Amino acid sequence: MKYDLTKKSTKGAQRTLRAFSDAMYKLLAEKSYDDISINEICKISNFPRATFYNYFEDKKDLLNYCWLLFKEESNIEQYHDVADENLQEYILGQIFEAMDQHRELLTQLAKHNANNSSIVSSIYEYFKNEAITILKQDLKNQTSKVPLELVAKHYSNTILLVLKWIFIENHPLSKREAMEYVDELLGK
Amino acid sequence: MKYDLTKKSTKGAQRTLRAFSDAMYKLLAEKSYDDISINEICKISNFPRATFYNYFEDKKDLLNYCWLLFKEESNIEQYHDVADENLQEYILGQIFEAMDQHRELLTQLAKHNANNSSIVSSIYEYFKNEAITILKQDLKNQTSKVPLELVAKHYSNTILLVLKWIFIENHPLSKREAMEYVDELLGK
DNA sequence: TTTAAATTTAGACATGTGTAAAAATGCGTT
DNA sequence: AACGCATTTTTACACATGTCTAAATTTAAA
Repeated sequence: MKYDLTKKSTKGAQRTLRAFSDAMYKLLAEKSYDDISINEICKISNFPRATFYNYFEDKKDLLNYCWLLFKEESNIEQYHDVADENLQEYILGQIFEAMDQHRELLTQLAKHNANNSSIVSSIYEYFKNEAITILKQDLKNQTSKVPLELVAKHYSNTILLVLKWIFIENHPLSKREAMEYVDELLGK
Repeated sequence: MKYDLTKKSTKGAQRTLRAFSDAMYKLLAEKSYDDISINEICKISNFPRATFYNYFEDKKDLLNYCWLLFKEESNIEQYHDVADENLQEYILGQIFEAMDQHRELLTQLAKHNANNSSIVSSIYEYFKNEAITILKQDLKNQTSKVPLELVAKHYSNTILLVLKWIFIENHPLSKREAMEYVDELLGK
């Protein structure tokens, strides 16, 4: 991302960022990710291409920014208040709700993009990395033969596997059922 | 893949396929996947770009063909002779050996490409799908609350997670240790 | 309000991608 | 050797990507 999100941004910059991400969301609901061109994003958002490249490295960079917005709507970053033994459930719950709120978009996304296209793995990877970061903190005290980082990755993989099953591969399940699936897969 | 691999191919076609995949291997050892252009592949292999497009859809398609060659060197497809209870170990063992034989390439690949770039997930996905296909057959008799397809995916995820840890993230382990990691992660 | 600094914009350029159709080449068969 | 066929190569085209520059515009501070 070329634009520095940490510094406080001007109204103009916020408007621009919003226009680009809105355009991306709009196009994602219409066609496959590969068929979306930067020219098209610029046409819809009414900004010249040079402006796009002032903010983003490339198309993928904008996509990632879209997932960031997506995540910021959830409470996943408030995990510090949660008791350790519930952390996995908390993470699953938060991502579940974020995805549930964008169910429409995800359905379209799955429809237009083959299952393992870069876009599907893009959202999968984005949230998986969020989960790994949080879980790695949590596992610090535990002891096991397998390195903790690997365990954190494994838990996150499993959580995202079930969520992908539900929202991308379209097998509707309740949050409770999702948790039961995860627990069974993790042998708990 | 535009070229039909099932039909018996002419010497010329074999030569061409070989030239393209050799060029890809050569370039993968030198630079990041994103920096490899089809023009470059064609220059090295001494074929015009249109010929490339006679055989492959795009750069990713050639990459996938490279993993196919890679897999065909292993015995993974002889899994029918293996007792069911050993199938997981067998799959892990075969992919372990295939990767071990190409350790050099994988090391370079990890060096030039950021960890979750499309190329790393490309090889990950390729072998994961192989594993899923085999394991889905195997699990047919088992009974569980979680759908079998999901279980097969989970097992494959776990196997590939550990192999990626070893060969891509470069934590040298023996085949035996890899198996112990997988067993522990799967709660066995 | 004025002004200097920072950002945005327009357009050009080099490079890359993918398709289509015509021309050339190789290869087995007669 | 000549024919017919499939494959390979050439050529041309339309469009996308990413970088760069100078001019226009916006912003923040005096």
